[in-house]
Amino acid sequence: MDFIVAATLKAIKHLYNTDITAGDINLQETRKEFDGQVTLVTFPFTRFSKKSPEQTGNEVGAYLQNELSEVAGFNVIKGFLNICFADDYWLTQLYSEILPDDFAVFKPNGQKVMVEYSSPNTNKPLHLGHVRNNLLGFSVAEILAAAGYEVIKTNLVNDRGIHICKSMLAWQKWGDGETPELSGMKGDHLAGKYYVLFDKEYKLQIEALKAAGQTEDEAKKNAPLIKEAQQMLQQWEAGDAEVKKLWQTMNTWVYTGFAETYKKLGVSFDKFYYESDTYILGKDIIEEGLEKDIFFRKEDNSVWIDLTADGLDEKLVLRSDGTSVYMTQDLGTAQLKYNDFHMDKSLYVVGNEQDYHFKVLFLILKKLGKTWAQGLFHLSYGMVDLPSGKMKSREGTVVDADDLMAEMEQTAKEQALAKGKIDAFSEDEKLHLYHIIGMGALKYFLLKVDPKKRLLFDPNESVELEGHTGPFIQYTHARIKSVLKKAGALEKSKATGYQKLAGEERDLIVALTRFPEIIKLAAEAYSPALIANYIYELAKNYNKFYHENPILQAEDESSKHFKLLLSFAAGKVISKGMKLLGIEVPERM
RNA sequence: GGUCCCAUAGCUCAGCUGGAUAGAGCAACAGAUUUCUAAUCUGUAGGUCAUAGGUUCGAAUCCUAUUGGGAUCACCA
Repeated sequence: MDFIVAATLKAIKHLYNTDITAGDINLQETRKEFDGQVTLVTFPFTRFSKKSPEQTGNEVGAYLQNELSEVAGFNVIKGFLNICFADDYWLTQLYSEILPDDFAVFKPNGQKVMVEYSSPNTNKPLHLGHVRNNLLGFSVAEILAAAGYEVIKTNLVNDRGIHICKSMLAWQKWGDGETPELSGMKGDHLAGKYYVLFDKEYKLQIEALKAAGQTEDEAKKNAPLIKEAQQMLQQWEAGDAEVKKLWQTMNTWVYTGFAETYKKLGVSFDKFYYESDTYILGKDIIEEGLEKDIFFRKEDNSVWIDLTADGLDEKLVLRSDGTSVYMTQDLGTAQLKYNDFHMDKSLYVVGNEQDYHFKVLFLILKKLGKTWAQGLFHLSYGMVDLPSGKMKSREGTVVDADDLMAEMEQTAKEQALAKGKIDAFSEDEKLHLYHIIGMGALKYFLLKVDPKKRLLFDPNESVELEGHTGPFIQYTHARIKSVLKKAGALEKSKATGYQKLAGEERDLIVALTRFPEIIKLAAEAYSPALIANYIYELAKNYNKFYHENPILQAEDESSKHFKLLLSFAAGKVISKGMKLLGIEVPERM
């Protein structure tokens, strides 16, 4: 639509002898109830036209129609100039923009972006909160790649620490040699089982100590189990062979489990970082900060930064015993990542509970003069809550990722069987269909909402498969494929006689032309929700067109071939758009 | 208490840098299948955009305050 902007600038210059910039021009989609496809808001022009909004609109409209062959007509309602483009213009858009293979393919922009997401703890299986994180991270990476970035997907695995020791200790005490092989339990679930068990026994000990007269805080510190876990962590850090061996064994179980979950989720990573490697990093940066007088040392030898001038607090960056805290590690890891890849941008897909941490992290790096810190961004998303409140792994009140995916597939299966349309499918095709529909419903459900909003998930209400959902869009795609299959080969030459568009056809082409712009917006906003909502609108447009316009029984050959090409284009954009969300689309369902 | 985020139909959500009578889906009700997939389509009903001020020709959108919800302010990660 750039040419309309350019022509409007000329019109304003010609009619009112005023120079304005493109930013002063307010173009929007024409609302359905009015004639036209693009609307120019004329209120801002009245300042220098010295005429009513209506009159200004009429003058600009007449000028545009006169100057541009693409403009077939216009109407003015109040301060809104609705511009109608010639059908010929939309046909050209379809044939020379949308249908070619390079539609919505962005050239490489020469920029490199890292997306860190998932970042699980290796003491328990993934839950619904992780699912949101994974889908968001993967989708944003896809969108950025589509927008021309070189993308590196990373996973910073939190594989050490007291929480891991809790699982290890519980297994050692009560596991009786249980393994994934012996129990048939997925490795991550097995580790999680002992994490929960630890917490249960720990709580019993706390209660016992409280009954013996200790305060809550004392009891928490003095419980034998927590002391043992802490001791184990020290042994781990000291490199104790037996502890390391157990750690490695259990982590391997967990990784095998995660790999399976990631595969089902359809997410992947280019590079793994392990906290067991990175937790000692960052001390160089502390030295650097001390030299630059950005950090200061307190009497007890701990190192701090004073951020009160920036409206934040004093923050500890190194413990008095010289060991790292979370911030120390993250400073070091940020530097490590940059050294490894020299990326222009780096996204951290992490929940909004860590907003403050990242604010501080980025600020410190900027204060240290790291120019690359300008490219750091915390992609913060809202928590997933249950009606009963927050999910807590150690209390077992979580919606497990594997269970949830299995339930979604089951729901998809029941629905598909009830519809009775897949009897002719092979068993493999059926299973694949249940998977992509179940996952499509789940992914769409989680991605269609603005990432920063918190999400309420009711496990008792199954995720919808009708209406504004993934399966609705998948269904639209399957329907398009079905028509195309029945029609045989697409022949563009046979469609050229078709010149006059039906309203639904024009609306559909208009919607299709917006795809590249939507990708760009989604990449700038890091928001899969924009893609999700766009594809939904597009699918609705198609379904309307489909209902009102017979395709295979069209009035003549050119009409039929045009409608087939239009269907093909819609199918292509739906499929590409869904791929950006990490959602597969079926050929039939 | 300080800081940050959120508040739109009964429910779940759109609403881009301010623009026309605030839009979808679900749930409710009424319709559409001799015809390309009814996981679809059409219609009815449902709103003081949390509240109060302010800026503007124009505010759900921007500013301020208030209310409600959430997060965070650890020598945990």
